[in-house]
Amino acid sequence: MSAQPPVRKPRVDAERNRLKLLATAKAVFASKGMDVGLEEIAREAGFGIGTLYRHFSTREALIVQVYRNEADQLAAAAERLAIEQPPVAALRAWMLLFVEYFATKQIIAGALATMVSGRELYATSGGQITKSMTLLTDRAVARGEIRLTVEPLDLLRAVAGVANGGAGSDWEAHARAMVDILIAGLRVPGGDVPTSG
Amino acid sequence: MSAQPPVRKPRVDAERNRLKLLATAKAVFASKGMDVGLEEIAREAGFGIGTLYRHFSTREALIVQVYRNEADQLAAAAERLAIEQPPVAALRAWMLLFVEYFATKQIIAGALATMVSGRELYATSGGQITKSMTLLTDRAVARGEIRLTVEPLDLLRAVAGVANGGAGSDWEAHARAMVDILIAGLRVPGGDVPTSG
DNA sequence: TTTAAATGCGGAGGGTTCCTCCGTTTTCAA
DNA sequence: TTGAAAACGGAGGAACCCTCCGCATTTAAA
Repeated sequence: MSAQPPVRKPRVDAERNRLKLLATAKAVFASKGMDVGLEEIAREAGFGIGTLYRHFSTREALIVQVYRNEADQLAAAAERLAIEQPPVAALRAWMLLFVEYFATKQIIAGALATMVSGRELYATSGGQITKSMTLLTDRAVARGEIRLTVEPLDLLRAVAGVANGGAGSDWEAHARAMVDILIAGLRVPGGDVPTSG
Repeated sequence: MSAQPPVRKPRVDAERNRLKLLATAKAVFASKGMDVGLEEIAREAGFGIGTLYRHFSTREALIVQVYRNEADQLAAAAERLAIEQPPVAALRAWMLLFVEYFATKQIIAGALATMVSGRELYATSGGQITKSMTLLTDRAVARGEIRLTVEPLDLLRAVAGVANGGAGSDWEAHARAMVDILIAGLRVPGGDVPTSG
């Protein structure tokens, strides 16, 4: 039964090159924008375009991997906030953190927005973010502090819409303000936060 | 001084072809999605690609013209609603209408979203929409029924974010729900709608 | 009606990108 | 050491957007 596939140790050069490509891609995306040609990234890393494509079968695959760390960090923050803060505060804090990612790493804005949108290819990273939002909203709903008439992710989509579209210089402030508008809009009419914690 | 440019009557065939291209583009965009090649549109209309480009100097220019009608209709609706309905109700109704445009003509979602986002090229159509939103929100703010901490357009950006990103089948319902979340979030804390309206 | 100028038309092809394919080179394990 | 498995490089296929310019059609004047 067991075909005993001759497991070869993965070649060290390949992994080293993969990491080099990843790092270079991140740097180049940051300095030249998200729409640079992949050939430029490959050249900058010192490889041929073929090598890049063997490691990352498509442009989107590369982007996903480059920003997986960011998604991981957001997910970790969600779990921490869920433990450390009361439900609505945690939700709000995390959404503001999401905005901050748009702000400090403007470059990845497109990538984050796509993760939040319906594209299939971002399923992995997007799944992280979906999970985070669900975790945070579920708590608040369970305590009766908010009522949810949309999917948890829709809240991020709204924020991302503001952050993406804002040509004005104040888009970050507006995105933050949008978080509070959303939170206010979700609060159940009569429900004050129970001070008993 | 006056060079007296010999004004020639514009050729009728050119205008006829322009309209034909516009109609064909609308149909093809609707049936095959917004990312069809322009060559296919030209062929379907019975022209060469060169003709299409003479009339619409760029892909975006074509899209803008195709959906200018839609933007005009939305603008007209805004003025009507502003007259016929109380401020917040008018604002809500118009935003729901905006969602409806996403729903019935899903295809143009991308175009509408782009108008609402910061792209320069959509300035004309986008300007219409900005004006509509400002008209509607200003009234409600003036009456003290809502407080605005974001640009009027940011509300649409939020809705568009939901409508665009929603892969699920219920995205329209969610976008509508988002409108109400936003309205609720904008309402000034103690302020009930004056029934005397 | 004829004629010349102005305008419109068609589609080959230039320039970019994304991605594939396969001969060559490097690494790993026996 | 050596042979096979895995990785590399880059030419080039495919799909687009858009430009260019010789040819066809329309307009206005003779």
